[in-house]
Amino acid sequence: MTPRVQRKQREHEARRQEILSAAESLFSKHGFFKTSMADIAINAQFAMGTLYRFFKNKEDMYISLVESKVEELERLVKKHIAGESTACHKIAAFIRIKLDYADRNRDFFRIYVSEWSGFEWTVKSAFGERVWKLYMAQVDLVAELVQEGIQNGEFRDVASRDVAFALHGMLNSTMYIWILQCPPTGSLVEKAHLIQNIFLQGIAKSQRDVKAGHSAI
Amino acid sequence: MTPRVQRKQREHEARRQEILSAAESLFSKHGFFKTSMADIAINAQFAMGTLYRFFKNKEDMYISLVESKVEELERLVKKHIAGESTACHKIAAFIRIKLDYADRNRDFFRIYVSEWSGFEWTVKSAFGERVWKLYMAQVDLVAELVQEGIQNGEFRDVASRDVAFALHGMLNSTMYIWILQCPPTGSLVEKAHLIQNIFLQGIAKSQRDVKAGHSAI
DNA sequence: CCTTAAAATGAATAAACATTCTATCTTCTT
DNA sequence: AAGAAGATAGAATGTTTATTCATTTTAAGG
Repeated sequence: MTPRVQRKQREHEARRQEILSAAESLFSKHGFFKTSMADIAINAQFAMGTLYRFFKNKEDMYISLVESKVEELERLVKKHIAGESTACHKIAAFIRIKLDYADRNRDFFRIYVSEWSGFEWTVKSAFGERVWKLYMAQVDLVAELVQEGIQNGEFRDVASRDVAFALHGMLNSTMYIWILQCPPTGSLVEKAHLIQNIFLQGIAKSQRDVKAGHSAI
Repeated sequence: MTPRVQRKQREHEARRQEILSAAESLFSKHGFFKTSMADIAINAQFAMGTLYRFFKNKEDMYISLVESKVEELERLVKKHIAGESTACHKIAAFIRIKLDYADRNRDFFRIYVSEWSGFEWTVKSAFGERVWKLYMAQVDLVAELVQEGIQNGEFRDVASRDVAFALHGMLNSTMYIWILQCPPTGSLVEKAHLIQNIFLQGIAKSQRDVKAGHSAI
């Protein structure tokens, strides 16, 4: 590949990113359906037709956006977890990384949270499938960490998958309120300790059992 | 008010419910934007024009639906919590009731979960505001229970509001995976114990502090 | 049974918007 | 510098769909 072609590709990629960046901002503000291609074109400073040279259609653009960010997050998570020793520390790291990433990608996470528990049509569509798999990979990752912790006696014997989902829920809702605040008060990572404590103490080997759960309905 | 008029009102209300019921089923399957008024009309066995005698517009219909169900849930929750003594038991009851209600209102909760962390536009619009307030009332309720528990020594000193959000997140994500399963495996209430245990042990007065949270980023 | 008011109908309307298409402009090659 | 190849533009297209409205149907009261 000639240097000339390389530069072409770089420039193409740069333009693509500019479009995605404009789209991110708009999707995050108005959601998928309330954002029009015309809006995106204006914001990205391209003509409408041009957008279609970069993305097959609106949905493709949306999914590309989500996918690339989720993949980046996944890489980050994996990298940082590798450095920790116990399951406890790994999960704590996971929580920290994810909140920190949300902290630095506010617009994207507004989309992410909507996406996560929102769009039926996405889960169904061929594209959505791709994103869905990435989410599940993250849940599975946590589930495995929990399993690891159970095996070496850090945690009591809980249903690892259910527990992994619960953790994701806690993180999502925590990110959600933070995102809704405008302007944001403080940083999101500050909440990491709270989530870590609740979760890790919540599944730790318990001295006394929690009895409240046994009252009749 | 004459008996005649009363019957009229009853019938009107019944028709309204039929429309809402059709709408619920469709919104839950396809989401707000992918459900057309024509679809709803056909499913409810009314003409399109008729829908507008019951609801100002599509959004009004949607919000009415969510609002009525959330209000029903709120009443249920309050009723059952009143019967419990400790904060611990009250929160356990809250978890149980909510999961049980979701169990029996699958279609609605598919909408509810999307709604909760989904629609920016809803939060902004005048109608959405109404629903949003109901959600917040629920969060506040839990926050107060947590506060109560802190004061009488059941829980350690946590940020009650943040913790309340975390609980809602856990419940939402738990409901979410259950809702996505088709057909649903088992009942959702079965998960109540798990959530109760994680959460209550998670915020309980701890013997040893969880140290994992303190490693550097 | 006839009148009148209310309720229901569904075709017509109009706006929104994703996508396409052709003309125009850049950039590269020779 | 000419012209080919590719990129960009933005107006035009066609579809979808919420909402309206003129008309018909239903039901109540006298």
